[in-house]
Amino acid sequence: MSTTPAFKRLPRAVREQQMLDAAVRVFSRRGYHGASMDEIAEEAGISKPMVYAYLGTKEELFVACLHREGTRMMEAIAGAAAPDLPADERLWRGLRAFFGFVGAHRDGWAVLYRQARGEQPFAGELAVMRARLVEVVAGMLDHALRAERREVAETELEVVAYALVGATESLADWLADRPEADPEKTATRMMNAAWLGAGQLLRGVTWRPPSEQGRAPS
Amino acid sequence: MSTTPAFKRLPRAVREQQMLDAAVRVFSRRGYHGASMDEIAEEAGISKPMVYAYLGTKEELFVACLHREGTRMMEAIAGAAAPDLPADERLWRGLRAFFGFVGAHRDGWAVLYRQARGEQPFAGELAVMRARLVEVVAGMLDHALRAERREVAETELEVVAYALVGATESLADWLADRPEADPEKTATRMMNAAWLGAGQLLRGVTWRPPSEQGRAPS
DNA sequence: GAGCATACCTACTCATGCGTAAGGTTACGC
DNA sequence: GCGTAACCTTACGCATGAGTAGGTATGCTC
Repeated sequence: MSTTPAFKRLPRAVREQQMLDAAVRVFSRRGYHGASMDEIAEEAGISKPMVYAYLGTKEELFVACLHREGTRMMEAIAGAAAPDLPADERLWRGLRAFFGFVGAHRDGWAVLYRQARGEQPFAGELAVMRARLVEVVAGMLDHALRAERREVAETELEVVAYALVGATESLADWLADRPEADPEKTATRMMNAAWLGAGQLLRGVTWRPPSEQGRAPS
Repeated sequence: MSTTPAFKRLPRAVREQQMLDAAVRVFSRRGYHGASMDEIAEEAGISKPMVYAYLGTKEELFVACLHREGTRMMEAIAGAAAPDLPADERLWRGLRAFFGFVGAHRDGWAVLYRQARGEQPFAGELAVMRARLVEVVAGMLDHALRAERREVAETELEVVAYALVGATESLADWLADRPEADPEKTATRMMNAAWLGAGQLLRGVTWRPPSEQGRAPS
């Protein structure tokens, strides 16, 4: 009897990963508040105090999930989009990596973005990651601009980058909700919608509101 | 003393609106879970059982907020973008109305979108509104296509519309977080980023991934 | 000015779920 | 073989906040 332990004893590092895996799954299907620490512990095949001992409080646990998934995602993107490529190539590779990642980690994505957005304690945490993404995209645009000897105010760049990131996230949601959808195809569509628009902007083509075409607004 | 009631007695319809106003404010700054019914009642200058008597449970209350704010927003947009205008004009007016609304109801927006997104019970509710928006945008694009005698698969349209809506929401967040930002200017920027991209698509210009330009991928 | 409906309140019950105290069990060094 | 440290458990305390029971004041109608 003494040789058949009911539960395996595992080193800390392994258990931590199991817990994080379980937490991501549970947070993903229940939401942050809907998830209970008991359920996460059960999903991980472990008891609750262990979770507290290793990963801390519920909030800290969620942040840990956020960090792990976020880091993985950023690495996937950064690894694909080498900085010495031309801007459109970089954007394309970045998008492909991004949608590939979301397609492969649909529940991770749900945790990462949909949940964290609304909840105050994590909005800041997420904003940092998001800001890094925006910065990367804005950097690409800026690089392309310099190549064409053009100047654009920094705010303008930021706004375009923001719109691009938002459109991409939106399509990521679209993808995450459709198990049959193809990440590669989605990336192509996004590239079409985004780059052609941004490309026009880069060439100085600008659309103006009708009211400016003659008189001042009342 | 009997002629100085500590609290005014008001007709139901008025109190309901006060409660909804209060609820929107509190949900907006605390989030759905962070908000307590006690705080909402206090903010409305009323006691908790009244809220239950008039608007029902917390979940029902939130849905009521969602509906009111959502309806107002859709009306603002629909009222501005008359269906007999050309597509770019409609899009522009719709965007201007939208950003104007968000700028004027920053907390309503926070309730409406940022919160509802993550929480399971409301995601469906929100998806309906969002779907209506996407439908409207897709309708615009389709209309413009027919005018140019072009055909595009329905899925393609939906995806482009989805990206457009996503980019717009993203800029709305950007706007909501920056009290000094000008809604009108934001709308112009969005129009630039969105329409020039979509406009190219409409003319049949298409970007293709590099690997398709010669050989099949391995 | 009696009666009745509606607006409104104070003060409670009760479930949920986070976080912990105190105690078993296994491996490993010596 | 025996201590010690790490792993892991069961069983609980406790705060929070949703929702309610039951009672009071006010205005309206005849």
